[in-house]
Amino acid sequence: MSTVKYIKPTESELEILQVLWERGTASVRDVHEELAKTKEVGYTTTLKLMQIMFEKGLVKRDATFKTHIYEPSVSRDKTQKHLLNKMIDSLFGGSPTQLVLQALGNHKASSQELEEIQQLLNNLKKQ
Amino acid sequence: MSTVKYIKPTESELEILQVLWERGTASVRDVHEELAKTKEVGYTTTLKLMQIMFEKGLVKRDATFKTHIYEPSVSRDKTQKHLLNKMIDSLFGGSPTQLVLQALGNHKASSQELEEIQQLLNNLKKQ
DNA sequence: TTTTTATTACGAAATTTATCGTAATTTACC
DNA sequence: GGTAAATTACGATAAATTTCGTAATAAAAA
Repeated sequence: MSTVKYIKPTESELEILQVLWERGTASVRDVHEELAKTKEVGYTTTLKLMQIMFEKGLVKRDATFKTHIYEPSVSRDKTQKHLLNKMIDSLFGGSPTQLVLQALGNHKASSQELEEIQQLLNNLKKQ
Repeated sequence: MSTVKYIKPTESELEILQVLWERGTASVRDVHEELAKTKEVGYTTTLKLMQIMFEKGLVKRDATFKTHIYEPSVSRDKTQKHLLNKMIDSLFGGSPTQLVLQALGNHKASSQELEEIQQLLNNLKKQ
């Protein structure tokens, strides 16, 4: 029974993880400059957050050189699953269908995207 | 330009809102007993949270009688939309389709639920 | 080698959230 | 009216999160 405890990233941590998922690896400065594009924040704030994430085990880092290189140690996919399930429970009365309907209803999806969803739906129906 | 600020409920607040959305109106005791079914928590904790939610404008209350009667002042639907959009941004690279695929992939939906989704999909395709 | 620059380490403060104990208040019952 | 029971009000505390200033360190430049 490998009960690995799931660590829920905070919102700021998610912002950082997004950058890391996108780039694979990045220095604190890389991440910080990315974040600074959309929000006002100091460099040491980003640094501190990434250090804390390292302590929590949300990221790994290579400290061989002075400029440490970080990478995510949690997968985007698993994080999506966890937070999605949580949201389904806390906001959609446990019904993934309700969430899907809401998500589809809100947004204009391209016909190609609709086709993707149709494909998946067909597969699910077969079973 | 009516820029009404959206107040993001915390997780505990969402639990309370769920009860209120379900019942329409409820006293603190009603809510508390519902919460106590699934978690260990003191009455005054629930009370305090609901008072804070009142100050924030997340709930309304009728204080005519000693036992105040609360009701949600934010709709379930709008709250779902907001948090869903937030999640799509922060975790699915802005793609609602990705979220839908992930949500559908994780869960077993009944054939009836699948049909509901199919219906919506058909409507979307027409446009 | 000395100086400048960039980076990490550390600590502390401010904010938000969650929790509950105690006091004050109101209602209901005797 | 007086007492008991339930409820709200209030304040305080603890934990988690976010923020950043300053110091220490390493690398690069002069």
